[in-house]
Amino acid sequence: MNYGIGKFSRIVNISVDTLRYYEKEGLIVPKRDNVNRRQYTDHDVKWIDFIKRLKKTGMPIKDIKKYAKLRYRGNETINDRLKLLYDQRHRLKADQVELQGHINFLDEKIQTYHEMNASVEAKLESK
Amino acid sequence: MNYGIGKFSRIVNISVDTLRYYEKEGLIVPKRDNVNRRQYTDHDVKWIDFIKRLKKTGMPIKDIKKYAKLRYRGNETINDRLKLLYDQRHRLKADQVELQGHINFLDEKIQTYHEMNASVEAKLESK
DNA sequence: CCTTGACATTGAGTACACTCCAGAATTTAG
DNA sequence: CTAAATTCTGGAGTGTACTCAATGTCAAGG
Repeated sequence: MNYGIGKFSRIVNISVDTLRYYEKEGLIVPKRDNVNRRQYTDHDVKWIDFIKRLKKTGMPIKDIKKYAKLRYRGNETINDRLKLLYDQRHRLKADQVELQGHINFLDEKIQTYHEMNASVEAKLESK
Repeated sequence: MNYGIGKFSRIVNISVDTLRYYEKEGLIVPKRDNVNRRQYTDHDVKWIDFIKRLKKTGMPIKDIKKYAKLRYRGNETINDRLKLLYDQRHRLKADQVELQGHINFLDEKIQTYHEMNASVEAKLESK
């Protein structure tokens, strides 16, 4: 099944402008019909979902682009793509540790504020 | 102890331009000396460290600004500041869940690619 | 057949968080 | 005392990821 950019936009929930921007960046390059209109496929739906996911993991467009280039080159690039995924996984694991550190930091700060509040109340009490 | 912007910049490892930008945004507003030069204090060092931490947790400047405004208003605003910290902690907890989801997603994709590789090798084997 | 709507391209504009630059004043080192 | 360094302000420029506007082409519905 083929979709024009408008319909595809509604399916994947990305604006037509963004889709054209992604194309300019080489993330997704649909075929064109006889009058030069973009023809997206169901395959493209899956691909966009993957892109959306990579984006959510915080991967910048230029890295997704690298992945896209490899993908458009075919199956011989699977190991290169695997490496990119491993790298990203590695980053996310690091993010996870950092994130826990940030939560701990906030917890400490919150604790400090609670103690400040308690001491203010203690002063009021003693009046 | 007081520091000029250059020295302070070296202490907190933030460029003088960024410090002036932070001041314009109201994050940190140092006193000025008799010839209008910024005078940062040790207290400011601690405050900047806190800002850096909040930034690392992904808090946008305008939210840090809210926090800074409350802080400059004094101790009466501790509960408001506590709320901001709780909100941010809440976001980070949500990020944590999302992050795990992303890692799982990558793991699945990596798994898929490994299987593709295995099947390619199986084909080569059978030749 | 003609209007409406979807699509095309190019280029400009936006938000965020810096980053850099020009021109002036003041401070410090030699 | 002079030259170099530091700081000041205002404003322009950068990169990322869109987002919007202007202008033009094509196709299907009434």
